[in-house]
Amino acid sequence: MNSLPQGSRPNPLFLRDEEIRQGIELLFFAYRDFTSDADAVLARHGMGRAHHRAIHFIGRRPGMTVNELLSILRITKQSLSRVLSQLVTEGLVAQTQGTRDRRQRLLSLTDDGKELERQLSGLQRARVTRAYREAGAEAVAGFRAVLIGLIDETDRETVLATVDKD
Amino acid sequence: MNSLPQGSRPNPLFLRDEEIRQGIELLFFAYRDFTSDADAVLARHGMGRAHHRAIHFIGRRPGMTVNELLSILRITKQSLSRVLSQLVTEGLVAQTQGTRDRRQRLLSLTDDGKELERQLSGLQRARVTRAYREAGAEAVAGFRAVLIGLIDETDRETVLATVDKD
DNA sequence: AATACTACGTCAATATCGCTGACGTAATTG
DNA sequence: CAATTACGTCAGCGATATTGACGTAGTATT
Repeated sequence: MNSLPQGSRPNPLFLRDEEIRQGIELLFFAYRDFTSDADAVLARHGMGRAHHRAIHFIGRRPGMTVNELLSILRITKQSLSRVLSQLVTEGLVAQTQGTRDRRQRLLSLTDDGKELERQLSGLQRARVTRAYREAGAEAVAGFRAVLIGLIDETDRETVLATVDKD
Repeated sequence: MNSLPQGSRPNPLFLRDEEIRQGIELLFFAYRDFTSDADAVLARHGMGRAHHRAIHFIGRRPGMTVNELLSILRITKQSLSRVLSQLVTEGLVAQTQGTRDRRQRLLSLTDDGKELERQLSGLQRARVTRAYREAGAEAVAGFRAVLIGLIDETDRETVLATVDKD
C-alpha cells in the first residue's frame, strides 16, 4: 500500500513478496497484542494461556470429550492433563461420564468457570469488536476469508464445523 | 454466516457476539497452523520459534539494535540473550559496534543466516500467498485493515513503521 | 572530573508449557 | 476372550519466558 515508492514502476514479483512479508508481520503483531489481553486476569488466578484455551473451547462446546479438545489444541494428553486436572480441582471445569460411551468424560464449565470465561474473553471481544467496527463489514469478510485460507486444507472442514457451531 | 438458524429473526446483539467469537477462533486456528510451518526446519537446526522471530526481524531490519529488537518481541533481555548468543555462536547473526553510539551492537544476518531465513520463511510465504490468491485483493485489504485494528493503539504507528520499512 | 544514566551482557532461580515413554484402568468392540 | 479405545498418571526433559542482581563499557549531565 503506502510502501510503494511513489512514481516508480514496481517489480510485481517484489511487490508480491513485500506484500506477503507485511502480512506475516501484521499477523505476528496482531496476535502478540491479542493474546496479551487475558494475561493479567490469568495471572491473578495463577493460570496461563493453556488454561485459557481449554476454558475457551470447553465454554463454546459444552459436553465435548477430552479427545475432541486434544485434537483442537494439538497438544498431547499429558500436556492437557496437567491443565485439565488443575481446572477440575479449582472447580472451574466439571467432568461427567459419557452416556453413549461411559469411558468418555464430557467436559463443561461450572458457574465459576463460566464467570472466569466471561472475564477472560471480555477484553479480547472488546478488541476484536473495535477492530471490526473500525474496519467495516467488507473488511471483516475479507479478514475471515484470508484466515480460513491460512488454515491447513486438511482440517478446514473440521475447524469451520467447530467455529460455526451447529 | 451459516450459523444463523434459518428463518429466525436473529437478535442483533447475539449475532454480533457470535460473529466476534468466530473471529477469535479463526485467529487461533490460523495462527496455530501458520506457526507450525517453520518448526520442522527449525528442529533440524536445533532451534525454536524464538530463534525464528529474531532471525526474521533482524533480516528485515539489518543494523537494528538489541533494544529495538527487544521492544518488537516484547521479551526481556535475558530471554533474548540466550537466543541471540546462540545465533551469533552458530554464525547466523553478526554484531557490529554502533558508529553513533559505540555501546550499541548492530544486528545483521550473515550469509548463512540469510540462507536459513529464506528457508524458514519459504513455507510461511507460500501459505500466505495461497490464502491471498484464494481470497482475492479486496479480502486482503480487509484482512490487513482488521489486523491493524487489532494492534494496540499505542504502538500502531511503530508497528506500521516497522512493517512498511522506510 | 565526578556523577548519573544507558546499552548490553550474564548469573541464578523459577514458572509455564510443550514433549516422549511407560504403565494402568475401565469400557467397548470384534 | 482378545484387542482396541478413552482417559489418567508418573517420570524426565527441553524450550521459552520471567524477576532480580550485578558488571562493564560508553554517553550525557552537571
